[in-house]
Amino acid sequence: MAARDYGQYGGVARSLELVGERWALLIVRDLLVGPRRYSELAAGLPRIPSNILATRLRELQEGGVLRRVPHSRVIVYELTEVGRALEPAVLALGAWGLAALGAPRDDQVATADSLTIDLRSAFRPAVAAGLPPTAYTARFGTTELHIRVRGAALEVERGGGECDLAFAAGPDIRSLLSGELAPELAIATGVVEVLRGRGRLLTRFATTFRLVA
Amino acid sequence: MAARDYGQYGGVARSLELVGERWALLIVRDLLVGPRRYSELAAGLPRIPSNILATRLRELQEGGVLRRVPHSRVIVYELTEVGRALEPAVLALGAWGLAALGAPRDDQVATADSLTIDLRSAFRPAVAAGLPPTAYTARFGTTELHIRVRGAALEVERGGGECDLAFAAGPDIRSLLSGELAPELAIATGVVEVLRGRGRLLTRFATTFRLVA
DNA sequence: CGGGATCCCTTAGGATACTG
DNA sequence: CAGTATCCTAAGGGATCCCG
Repeated sequence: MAARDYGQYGGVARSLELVGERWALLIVRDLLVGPRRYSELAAGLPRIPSNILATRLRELQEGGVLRRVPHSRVIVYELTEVGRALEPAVLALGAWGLAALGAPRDDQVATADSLTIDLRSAFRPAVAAGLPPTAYTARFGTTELHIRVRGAALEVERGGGECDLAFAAGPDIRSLLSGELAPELAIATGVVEVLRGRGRLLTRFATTFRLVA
Repeated sequence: MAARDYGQYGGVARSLELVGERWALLIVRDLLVGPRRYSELAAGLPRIPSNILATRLRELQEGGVLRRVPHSRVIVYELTEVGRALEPAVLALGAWGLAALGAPRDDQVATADSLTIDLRSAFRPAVAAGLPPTAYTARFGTTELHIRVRGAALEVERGGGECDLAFAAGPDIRSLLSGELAPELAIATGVVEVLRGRGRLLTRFATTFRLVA
């Protein structure tokens, strides 16, 4: 009835029984950004077979992690309170994975939802709290995100919008966020292209979002 | 070469490729407590087939999460720096799973290592920082742990030792840690049996370690 | 068109036995 | 003790099809 279990009585084992199956935490990741429909989830997880997506949604629902909400004609999946409580764990995993990330291969995609969670994983509230409110528009490949930092609060939304700095970033933005590449150099070498606003704010961006703790 | 991948470029997907395979995070969990030999890992994960354990150890080594250290005749597995960086993620998952834990079934075991991580998941450093140093000896079933809290620091070791309070706890200690059951009632109902020391300290224990944050 | 279900094949996982 | 080897089952993957 529960997913196949580990025969252990403990927190980690229980978590893995509920959300440890393949693809499950990626579904949770996308739902942490907001409620999504089946087809949106499928689009954000291009390689998931549709039967697996359906199976995982059912299992996660039975485990109390998410619920199906019928909205007139369409069905929307959203996290329950229990499911939202996974956020710290998902962000911690995200932060660890970001540090272990190499260069993107060309068979890999970065979706809006995954980028959003990546930003939240790399966000440093304690640092941001000491900085003035700032809005960025960031374009990664074809997806554009509107990022607003107000004190220790972060909001990320799809699409552009009013901002203090708009930039387009290539994959090497990793080196900017890891501190290997100075912001001025990132601009000079074309890793980051300033589209609008004050390029100096890229320094603030790079201290607000950072890999490795 | 890497584990089968998700076709996504992002922190969470990368983490899951490295430590998302079945059993992998339970191995990491036990190694977070300390270096372990193959047979110790096998004993702590009673249901893992030995070929799977061997496969996981190899994959985790290739992923840079752990290393094999030959010690004269025996081989010891220990986490690398990268592997130890998984601690926040494992503890976050542990805390979430603890909150989702029901009563133990009799086909489930609780090992010393899993109990140790559970305690670390439930530990509240901010609360502990305001309390005097305290040492506990806790017996869960047949395993005994020596727990020392000094300010915001926690140490958990196998076995007993000098302590301010020694107690034996049944599975229902869950309700104590979740706040459903008052410490006095836990003692009165036999959920917790005080073996030595001041039973009043159980209240301190229950505020130092707590489910749900 | 959204939300799946079915089919078939490949691969990983599980149980057990065995070896340097 | 620290793993391989083998065999079998069950889960994942990919394509296609279906139904309201």
